[in-house]
Amino acid sequence: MSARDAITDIPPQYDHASLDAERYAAWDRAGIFRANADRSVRVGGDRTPFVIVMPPPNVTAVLHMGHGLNNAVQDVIVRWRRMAGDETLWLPGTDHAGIATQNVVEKALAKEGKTRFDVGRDAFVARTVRFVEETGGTILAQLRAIGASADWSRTAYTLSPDLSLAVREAFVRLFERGLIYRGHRVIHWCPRCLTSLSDEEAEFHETTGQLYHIAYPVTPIHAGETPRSIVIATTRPETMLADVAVAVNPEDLRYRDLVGRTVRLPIANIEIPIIADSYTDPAFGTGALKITPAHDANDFDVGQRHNLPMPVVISATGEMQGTGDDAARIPAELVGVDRFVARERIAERLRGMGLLVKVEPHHHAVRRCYRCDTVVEPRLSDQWFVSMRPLAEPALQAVRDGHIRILPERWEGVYVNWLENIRDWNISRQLWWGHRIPVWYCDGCGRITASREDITRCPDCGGPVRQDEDVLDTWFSSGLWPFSTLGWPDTSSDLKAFYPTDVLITAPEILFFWVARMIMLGYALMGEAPFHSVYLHGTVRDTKHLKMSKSLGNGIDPLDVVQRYGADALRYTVIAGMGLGADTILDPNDLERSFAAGRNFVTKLWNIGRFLLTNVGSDPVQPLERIGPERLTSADRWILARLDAAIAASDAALGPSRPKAGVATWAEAERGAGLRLNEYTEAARSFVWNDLADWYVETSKNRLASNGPDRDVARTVLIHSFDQALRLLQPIVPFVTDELWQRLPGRRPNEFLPVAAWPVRRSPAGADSAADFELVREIVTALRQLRGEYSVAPGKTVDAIVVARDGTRATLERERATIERLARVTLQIGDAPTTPGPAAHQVLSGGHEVIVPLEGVIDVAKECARLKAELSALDKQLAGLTQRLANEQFVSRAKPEVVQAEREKAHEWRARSEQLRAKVHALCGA
RNA sequence: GGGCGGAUAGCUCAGUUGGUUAGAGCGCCUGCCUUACACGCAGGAGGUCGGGGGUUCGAAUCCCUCUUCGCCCACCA
Repeated sequence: MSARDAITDIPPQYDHASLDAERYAAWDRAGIFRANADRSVRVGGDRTPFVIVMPPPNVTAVLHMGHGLNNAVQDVIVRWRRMAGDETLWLPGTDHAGIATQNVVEKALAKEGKTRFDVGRDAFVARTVRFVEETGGTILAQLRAIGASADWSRTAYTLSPDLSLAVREAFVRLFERGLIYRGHRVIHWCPRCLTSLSDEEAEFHETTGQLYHIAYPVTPIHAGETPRSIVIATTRPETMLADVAVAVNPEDLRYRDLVGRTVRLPIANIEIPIIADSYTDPAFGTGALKITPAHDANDFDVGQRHNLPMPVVISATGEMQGTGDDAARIPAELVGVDRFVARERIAERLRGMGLLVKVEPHHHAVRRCYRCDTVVEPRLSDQWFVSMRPLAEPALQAVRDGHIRILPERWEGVYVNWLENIRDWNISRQLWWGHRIPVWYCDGCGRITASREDITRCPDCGGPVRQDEDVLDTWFSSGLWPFSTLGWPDTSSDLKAFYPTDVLITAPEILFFWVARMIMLGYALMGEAPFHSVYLHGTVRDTKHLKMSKSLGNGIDPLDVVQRYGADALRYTVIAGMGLGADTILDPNDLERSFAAGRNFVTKLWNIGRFLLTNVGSDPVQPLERIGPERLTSADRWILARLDAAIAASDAALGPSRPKAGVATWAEAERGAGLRLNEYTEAARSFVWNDLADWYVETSKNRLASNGPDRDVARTVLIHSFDQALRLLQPIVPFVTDELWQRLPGRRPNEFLPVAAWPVRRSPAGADSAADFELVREIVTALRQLRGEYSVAPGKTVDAIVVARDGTRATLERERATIERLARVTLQIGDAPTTPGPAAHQVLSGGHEVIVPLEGVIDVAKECARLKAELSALDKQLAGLTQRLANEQFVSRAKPEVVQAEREKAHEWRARSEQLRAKVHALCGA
C-alpha cells in the first residue's frame, strides 16, 4: 500500500459521529473507569486513591451546558489522575430533588385538573417514583456522550434504599446528640409549594414596592385629651391585622411619653400597647414600628421578649384567615382574600378613614421561593432544625488552617463569613417527595422518638405512635453525599478505601446549599473533612453575559454541539477557556464561531496523526532509549526539549493534586496552586501545533523520505513526541487521542490511552540542547518575512546569505539543508557583511545578519516603480491632510472628534511614509 | 446597606511575585490547493491595558479615587 493510498484511507477529518460512541463502548467493555477498592493504599493496596464525587444532577434533569462544563472539568481532572497512576474513582449519581421533582409531577397533575391532595400521599409518591423511573437518569446516559469517565457501576441516587438508610442514620445520630431539635418560630413559607424553606431557599429579589405610612390613633387616657396618633411605616399593610404592639426606641424622645399607653388598631379595631424596644431604629420612617410576631421573624423576637400574643391572619395558601379568637381580627369581607389583594383593600379602607398618611415608593428586597419564584410568607410554625453553630466550628477551622482549600481563594472569605453568621437550618419540608422524617410521636405520653427502624409502639408507654408527616430538605441527603455514596454507615471497603475524597468541583451558587453542609456533616459524622479541595468554576453565559437558561431561551444544548462538532470539540473549547473561577461566555446564536477552536484543533491533531501513520509506516519503531544521543539531530534535541517543557508546564498548571504526603493541610505556597485548565490546555496545544506540527514535522519530511539510519531516528523521535503529546491531551480530548493512539506502531491489543502512563520529563536540565534549532527557526522566520515583504514569488528558490557569528559557522553548515528547505533558499554562509547590490536584509537578535539579494530575483526596477508610486500616492494624500490640519478654519469649526481622528490618521500615514521611504532607499538607491 | 469580582486587539479571554517590543483563539488583510490538514500554510494589520491621580529608575501589574457591568451577603419595617 503506497502512502497516498493510506491517506485516502483515512479521511482528512476526524469522524466523531461514528468513532466517539465506538470508543466509549470499548472503554466501557474494558472496565477502565471502574475503581478497585482493594488497590487503595488505605486498605493495604499499592495505589494512592483519587476520588471525586459528582455533584448529583436532579434525577429529572436534562443535560444543559452547565452540566457540560461541570462534568468536563471533573473528567479532565479525573483522567489526569488516572493516567498519573492513582486508583481513581469518579462517583456519579442523581439527586431526588424534593421540591423540584414534586413540582414537575404536580404540574402534570394540574393538567389533569387535580392536585396532590386529590390523589393522596401514597398514590402521589407512587406516581413520582414511576415518573423518575421513566425519565430519570437520562442525564447520566447523556454524560457518556461527552466522554465522562465515571464509574457507572457505583451510580448512586439520594433516594435509593442504601442512601435512605444513611439519611436516617445521620438524622438519628444528630438527634441523639441534641443537634436536631423541634422549634416553634417564624420560618419562610412558600404559599404555592405549601412548604417551609431554609434561609438559602428563600432568595432575595430587589423590587420597588410601596411604603405605607399609617396612623394608629392613640387611645386617650381621659376625655378631652387632644387626639393623637402614632404613624408607623410598613410595606405590608395586610399584616397589620395581626399587629400586637407598636414599638419605639427607648431612647426616642418623641415617643417617650407614649410608651405604656395603647393605640386602637384600625380595621381590626382592638387595643394594642405601645412598647419600647431597642430593635426599633429611630431614623427609619417615623421611628415607630408595628409588631406582627406571627408574620415577621424580627417581630417574632420582639414578641417573645415582651411576651406578646402571636395571632396568625394569613393562611398556608396566602389568604387572609384567622383561627379561634384571632378570626375576629379580620373583617368578613377580607376573609379568604389573597394577601396581595387584601393589601390594596386595606390601604383603600385606611385612606377612607383618613388614616393613610402617605404612600411612597420603596426599594427593597423581597424573598422568593427558589423553585417557583412565589413571594415567600414568613409564617409561625413548628419545624425541625439543625443546630448549626457546633457543626460550623470544625468546618470553619478546616478552611482557616488549610485542611480544606477553596479555589479561587476569594471564595474562602465568602465561606468563612457565612459560617460565622450561620443560623439554624430548617430541615423539615411539608412535601411528600423525599425522606420521611424518622420521628414518631406518642399521643399517650407525649414522647418523641427518633428511630433507625420504623416503630409502631411508644418505647416508653407502649401506646400507639404516629410518624411525622414531613420529609427532609433535599439538601440534607445531598450533604451526606461524599460518604453515603461510599456505603456509610457500613464501613466496608469502599468507605475505607475512598473516604475522604479529594476535590469537589461545582459552581459557586451551591457553596452554602451543598458544599458547606457536606463539610459540616463530614466532620460531624465521619470526623474528617470530606475533601481537601473545593474548585468553584464559573457560570455559562451568553454574549450579553446573561446566565444560560431554559426560560431565557439562550441555552446551548451540549448534545447538539456533540452531534455537530464532536465531544472533543466541545470539551476542548470549554476547557481551553476555563480561567480559574471565570465565567464561560458562549454565543448560542453562533455555534460555529463558539466551537470552531475546538473543532479545528481536533482536525489538526487528526491530520498530524494522518501524516505520521502514512509516513512512518508500520515497521517496528525503536524506542527512544535505544537511540544514542549522538544520533539525534538539532531538531530532535529541540523537540524533545520542547516536549519536556510542555510536560513541565502541564504539571505546573494542573498540580499539586493533593497536599504533600503525610501532611493533612495545604502549605501556604500551594494553597492557590493548580487546576489552571486553560494554562494546561495552552501548554499542550502549543506544543503539538506550534512546535511539533509547524516545525518538527516539517523538518522530518525529507528525513522520512530518505533511506538510511537517520530515517529511523526521525521515526523514533516523531512517534515518541506524538505519543507523549497524545497522552498530554487525553484528558481534554479523549476520543480523538485514543483513536490515533490505537493506530500507533507497536500497540498491543487492549491497551487504552486513558489508562496509559502520564508523561514524565526525560531530562530535567536539557534546556540548552534546543539552541541550535532555535537559531534555525529564527533564520527561517526572518527569511520568510523578507520574502513576503518584497513580494518574492512563493515557489521561487532564491539565494540567501547568513552572516555567521563566532562559533556558529559549523552549526549553520550542519543546518544548511534544513534552512534551505524550509525557507526555499540557496544558502551562502558568510563571515562579514557583503554588499551585493539591491537586497533585503534583517539583523537577528543574536547578531546574525540575513540577506536576500534581490537583483534578478524580483524585477527590481518594477518593484521600485511600484514602491515609488505607492510612496508618492501616500505623500500626496498626506500633504493634503497636513494642509487641512494647518487650516485654522478647519481646526476651529470642525467637530473636535473629527479633527482628532484626522490628526491620528496623519500620524499614522507619516509613519507609514517613513517606512516606505526607507525601503525605497534600500532597494532603489537614490 | 456590607463585601467580592470584572473592565487588556473587532469578539472571547491569558498575562505568575512590578522589569526589554503586552500574548492566544476566533475575526480581518495579503499571498499560497508546498504530495497531513483551506477546519490548513506563510506573512501581516490591529491595543493611550475603563478615566484621573500617586508610589517607583521602571506600572496592565502596587496605592487612592471616579465611571461602569456583574455576583454574593443582609432582620431598617
